[in-house]
Amino acid sequence: MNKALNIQKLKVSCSQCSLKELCFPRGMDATDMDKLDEVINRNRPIHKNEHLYREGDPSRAIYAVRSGCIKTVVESPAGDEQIIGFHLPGELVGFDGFATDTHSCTALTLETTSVCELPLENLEKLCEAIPGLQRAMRRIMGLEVNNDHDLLLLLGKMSADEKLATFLLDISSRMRERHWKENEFNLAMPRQDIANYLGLAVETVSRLFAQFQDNGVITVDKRHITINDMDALKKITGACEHH
Amino acid sequence: MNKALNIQKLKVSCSQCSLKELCFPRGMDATDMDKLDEVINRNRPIHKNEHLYREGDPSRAIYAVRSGCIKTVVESPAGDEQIIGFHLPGELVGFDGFATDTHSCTALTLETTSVCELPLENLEKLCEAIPGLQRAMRRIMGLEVNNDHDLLLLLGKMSADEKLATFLLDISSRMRERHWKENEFNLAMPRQDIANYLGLAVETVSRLFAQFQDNGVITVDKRHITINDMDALKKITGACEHH
DNA sequence: CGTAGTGTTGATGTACGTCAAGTATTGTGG
DNA sequence: CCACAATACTTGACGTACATCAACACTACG
Repeated sequence: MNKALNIQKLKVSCSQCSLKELCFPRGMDATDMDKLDEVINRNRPIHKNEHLYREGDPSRAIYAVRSGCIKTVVESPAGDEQIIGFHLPGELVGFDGFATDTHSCTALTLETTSVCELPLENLEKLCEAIPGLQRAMRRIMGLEVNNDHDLLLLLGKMSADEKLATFLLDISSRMRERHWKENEFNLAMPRQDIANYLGLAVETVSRLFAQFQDNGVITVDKRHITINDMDALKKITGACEHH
Repeated sequence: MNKALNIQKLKVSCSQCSLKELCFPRGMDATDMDKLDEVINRNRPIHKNEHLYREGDPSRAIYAVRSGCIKTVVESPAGDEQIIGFHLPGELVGFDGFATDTHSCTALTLETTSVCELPLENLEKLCEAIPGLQRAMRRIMGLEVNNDHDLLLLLGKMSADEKLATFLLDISSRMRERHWKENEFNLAMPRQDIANYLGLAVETVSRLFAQFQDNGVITVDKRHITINDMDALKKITGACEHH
């Protein structure tokens, strides 16, 4: 038990966390990092399909994914759900609670996941103490907004194959940011979730995976994806020329 | 010239602006409002179809709409555009520049429009001076995020008629917030822009307006909309019962 | 070794886009 | 004030990208 705690402690300091430059990209020196470190809670890992928070819950913290994967979901009055994001290690979730102090979407794990929790009250004080953090927070929220904009474009204007190609390229570039392989990775989410996220039917996603594989663009083995021809993928998204 | 300046000055103080509780909902007292007032620039009205800023422009300010209407647009690598928001008086635009200090979308007017400009450098200083403003900013960005989430749900999961009904109800409720008529208003945007925003073809939007009118739910006279049966509209969105 | 979760593949249907034509409405220059 | 475009909107006929329905295969797990 004591030993387990030590291991936990060993794993968690922000200043030595391999993800630190992802969580807070800029403007933080070592002493700032230590201050941040003090206010962060690390809880035990969360099991697959458990909720981090639900729509309507009071907003008490933001969360940094350390390992695993989290999806965020909004629900319509009619009762159907739209996945609005998949969150990989080093990414933050919980900004949806800033407007009303109540979460406007639901966050749950796709696999066993561990997160760092930053209680909002501490964060607020800390922001006053560290001007750089203030700006970092704004920047991160801005990224959130930009992400949503990209997804709006995808849902509103793209065809099915453009959607899937864009999705794969997005995952790939986030893998690269994390210094993992950009052309070979495992998808944490089932086809159903990909389909929901892209505004498609599962069958369509399945067929497109098959089609991309037939064309030699990617190799698919269950959830293990290998990108064989990055340029071909980009061409599918229409990124080549204007008109 | 001097006289014009006086008129301008008369019109513009935040503390007597009828929109103040819309721009900054809470946590600001009279003296705070005066401080805010000092850093705001008011420019002359912008003509129809002029750009407030373009994708890629350096982000220097956020803007509050005083009169008129502004649309924000993102562009895909393939070259097509998605309208991501219409902004009515009392609403703010420009948060898309927070992530990279560069605007990630384009803002342009749908009609002659006047805006208040809040330069970011002043705003930043002001935020340190007024803790309430800090929180207000966060809140407003959070609302922005929530808005985007609603649109994601709309684009990803709704049928054409659900989309248009949702759109009309959204406009209606924003009219009410502004203490204008909630069941009778003019749309500032052409059908083409509504269609783009909702991820539909113009013809579909036109047909749906006709259909809603035939069913007696609304009355359409060009861009003048009268909502005759609010409940019927809500029913179309599926807001009645779960399952 | 069943039962449930996940993924694939084929046959069929349909909501909506596309194409085309026509009618207001608005703006522009003589 | 009148041509005249140009823009905005509507309506109908037709096509298609994708959803839906259905059946089946594979893995996991009690």
